[in-house]
Amino acid sequence: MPELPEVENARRYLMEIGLAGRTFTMANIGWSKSVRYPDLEDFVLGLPGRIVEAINRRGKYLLLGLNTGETLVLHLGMTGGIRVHPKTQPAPSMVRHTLELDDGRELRFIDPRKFGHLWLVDDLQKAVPEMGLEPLDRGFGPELLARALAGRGAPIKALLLEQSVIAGLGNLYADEALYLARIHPERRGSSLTPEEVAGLKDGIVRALTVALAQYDRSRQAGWPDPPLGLATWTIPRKAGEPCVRCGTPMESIRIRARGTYFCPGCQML
DNA sequence: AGTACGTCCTGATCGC
DNA sequence: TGCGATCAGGACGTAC
Repeated sequence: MPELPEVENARRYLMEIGLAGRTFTMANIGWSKSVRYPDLEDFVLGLPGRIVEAINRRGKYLLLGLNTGETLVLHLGMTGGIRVHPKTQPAPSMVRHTLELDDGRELRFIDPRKFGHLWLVDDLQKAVPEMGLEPLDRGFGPELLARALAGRGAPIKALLLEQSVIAGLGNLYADEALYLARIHPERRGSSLTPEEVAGLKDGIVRALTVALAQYDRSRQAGWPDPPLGLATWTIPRKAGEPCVRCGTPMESIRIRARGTYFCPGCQML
């Protein structure tokens, strides 16, 4: 599922295929509920003629800065992916929307489960809710993470999934980070020691960095059409499979209705 | 405010 | 072998 590494991979892909400087000429929306702002008519009428000037990311949101000062915001949801292909090239399955460009190509928004969303906003706050720490920023340190977790009694796994606490983690990398830090997912956020918070910060950064490096290699190897997703975590996501670190069978529980995998041998309560 | 849960979706997988 | 039931989860609305 698209989490920070997948969205950042999409951002780098859009940079590398030369989206910057291109003008949108038409928006074809195949599932109207995907457009969150403005209404469908204004979105479709508003996009043509706009030039992409910047390609940024905040958490799991892709931010395409336009020459009008507006931003085209894309969220890939659970199953979303982005491709830029010549219009004449056969489309992959499950393309829900296409945004045509002035150079004969089109941006294809793939989204089998239709959980992805698009916004065209003059003010970013209309699309992007309050975001927490950006884990790949230089300033991301154990003190900030500790402050974000202070006074929180929810399970640490649930807190890692809250975008207002830390931006960009999803179910898979949250499990991966806790595994690397050897922290049980049901530990209360406020119960972590400073040492554990520091370890968790390292686990988060490591999980994301390793995944991103793998995506960078895949883009080079697969140019111009690299794979959309890679399995970049080390936890066996199947109960009973041996932990790669200590051999203990992995355990599966549910936290906030999310499948959560951890090793009861090296992630103690 | 903090916490928890149902809802939206459909391809993949499971079980009889 | 086939087909219906179940599972998967990011973000948001709602409830306590």
